Amino acid sequence: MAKSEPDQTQLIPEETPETVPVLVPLALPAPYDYLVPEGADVRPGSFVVAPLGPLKYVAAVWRRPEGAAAPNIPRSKLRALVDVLDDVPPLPEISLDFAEWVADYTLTPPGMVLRMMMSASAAFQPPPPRYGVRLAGPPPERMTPARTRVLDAAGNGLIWVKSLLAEAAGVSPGVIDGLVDAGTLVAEPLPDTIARELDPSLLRAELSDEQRRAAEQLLDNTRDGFAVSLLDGVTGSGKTEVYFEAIAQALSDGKQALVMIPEIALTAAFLTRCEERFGARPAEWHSGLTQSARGRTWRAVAEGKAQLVVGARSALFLPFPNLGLIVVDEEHDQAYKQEDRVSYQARDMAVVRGHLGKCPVVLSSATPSIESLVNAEQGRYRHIPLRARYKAAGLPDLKAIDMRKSPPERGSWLSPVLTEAMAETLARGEQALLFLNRRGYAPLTLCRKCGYRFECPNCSAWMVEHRFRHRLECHHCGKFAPIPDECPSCGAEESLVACGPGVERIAEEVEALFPEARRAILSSDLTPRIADLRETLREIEDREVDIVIGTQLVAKGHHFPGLALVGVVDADLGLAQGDPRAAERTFQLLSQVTGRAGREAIAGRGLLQTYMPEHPVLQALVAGDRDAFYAQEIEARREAGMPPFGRLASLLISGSDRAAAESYARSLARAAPPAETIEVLGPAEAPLSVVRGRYRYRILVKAPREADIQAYLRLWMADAPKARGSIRLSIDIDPYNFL
DNA sequence: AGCACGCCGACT
DNA sequence: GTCGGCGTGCTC
Repeated sequence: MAKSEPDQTQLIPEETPETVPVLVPLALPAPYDYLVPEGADVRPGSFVVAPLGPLKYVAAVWRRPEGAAAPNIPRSKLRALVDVLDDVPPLPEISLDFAEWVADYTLTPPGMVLRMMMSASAAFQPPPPRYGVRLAGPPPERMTPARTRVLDAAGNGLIWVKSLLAEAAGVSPGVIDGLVDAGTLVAEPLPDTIARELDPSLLRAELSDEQRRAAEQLLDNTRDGFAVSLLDGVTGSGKTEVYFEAIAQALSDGKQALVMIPEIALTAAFLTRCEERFGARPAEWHSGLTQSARGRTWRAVAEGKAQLVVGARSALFLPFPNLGLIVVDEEHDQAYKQEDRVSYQARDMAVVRGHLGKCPVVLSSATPSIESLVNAEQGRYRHIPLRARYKAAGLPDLKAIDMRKSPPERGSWLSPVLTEAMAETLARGEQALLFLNRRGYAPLTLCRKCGYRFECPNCSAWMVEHRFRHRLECHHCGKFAPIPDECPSCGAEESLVACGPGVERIAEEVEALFPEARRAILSSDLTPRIADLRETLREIEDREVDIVIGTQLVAKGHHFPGLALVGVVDADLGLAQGDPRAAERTFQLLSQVTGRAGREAIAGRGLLQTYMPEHPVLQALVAGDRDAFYAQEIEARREAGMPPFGRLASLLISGSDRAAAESYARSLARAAPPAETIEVLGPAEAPLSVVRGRYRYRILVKAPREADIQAYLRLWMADAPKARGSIRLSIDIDPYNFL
């Protein structure tokens, strides 16, 4: 209700204060009602400060479902809002729709979804004034070359952001501070940054005939309202250039656009690419940003000022008031699945967001997810294939190395077939990449004398040796310990042996084989800083490295122009697990990593070390017959009733007491309502049976596609015993992790 | 999520 | 008899 006119107030002197539902960003089951202070103007989406018990929370005014009954709580319990945050842009209506939808679908309290949407605390405080420096005083008494460069750079008299001035002058930030102390530069508040407008038509790439056709189809499909396009193009076919056309279209229409990418380490390169194409840097969103940067971006999005946002999966929950396009790049990537707190699949939620907001969605991949490909085949998505590699680069020639026939020497991991190919590659002055998706030196260390194995005390997992850091690490809980000299069990000295390879061990083998070659290891634990990673990537690009040894970090969208050979050290690694997506994931990962070989002028090849060359995944890779793989995998999913032909939900029960966790899991399973088409499997001990000292049991719910699995789970949970004590129950709709 | 209240074991 | 451990429940 708006503010009343004075005469009306006189007519109704005892007017009851307005109440509004308010969603607090906590795990509460529903919004709470509050009194609106007199004179305050709120509407759904407004941010307010709500008192709750002894505390105050920034919360969002919500809305009552149509025709919902008045709140059933005594008026005397209602408290008044403490504040209305008028200068925070309100959540757009669409964000309320989306939050409710996601909460319903994922069985999460709506407040937790709101919490995700608000994960930029700085946006809710008045933005702190930002200071820059301006040349205003006399030159300092002591001049230095660095200071001269700063004075030259700042000579135009404009206000500079400190870090940018340091960069422009090629000096460290300390020099700037020194000049401020000397009084030569003065600190002044920065004027509100007026973001440069993106220019949709700035630098359009030359598109091939096929790309132009694809772009036309894409634009045709994105022109009005919701539609999903699956842009399905081999590595190097120029998918990005094609969807840039759709972004240009959205920008020309005055709408906002969002590009989601799976790996934040790659955002910088992608931002630069956007900048070249559209003339201004897009807004960026991921967990690596500072609090204040998050706050500024959040506000810019909510105010409609951020035209193009590039971000990780959480960018989907930004408050876009005017979203006109969502692109999900590398849509098959598992990184789109979030497991902690609210568990959601961002690719699927992007489609939902597009549907609710009547905005088109583009899914882009060289190896689409089975889910998306089936949707395309069944006509729900428009399939836009791109089959030709740009600049006529051929696809790499892939061969399997049968490790039973060409085994490596004892104690080594590279087959002579592979090392020979590497030698040839190096002799031609080209680069080679060895891929092994396993961090560290060796996955298991044991005592040769007594058989003792180093296991994590908190998890049912081996401690992985990291030789560079000289310690044993658990990859599940982060525990680490130094590598002892003697066996902790029998006391034998020099009896410990490393079993199996990790990237560090492969690097060691490469060093022994090719001592002259320049090597680089790419592994998330060895290059934890994004800046270091970027530097390593640059060195590889500039051919300062001959052999790259890497984990899946190397598979993700980086372009190495000199790379001629990719060797997959263990092509079987991902196939062993009892995971319904194991084959799909391995196919995607190996396609992606071998696709790094041979672009532009160089003919590429890939060698896959395997003990089961007859496996369909390897057969399809070697034959270059991706269609055969997909056809077979889709059929297997259909027969097994697995996604997308069926629905799954996973219930993970964990507790610090094994017996209590197991008995709760059993009682939960017993409480499952009978249903004709829905199966409840388990409980079973989780494959990773202990993590961080908590014992884990799993229940899997399997339902046909048309079943309402959420309704079933809600019915079940309403009557099920509640998790008590240390026991936790977490529900994951559409699970991707079965450990 | 945070906090108060409540019930049990270890101490003064 | 009291202090304090944490398990349970409430907050509009």
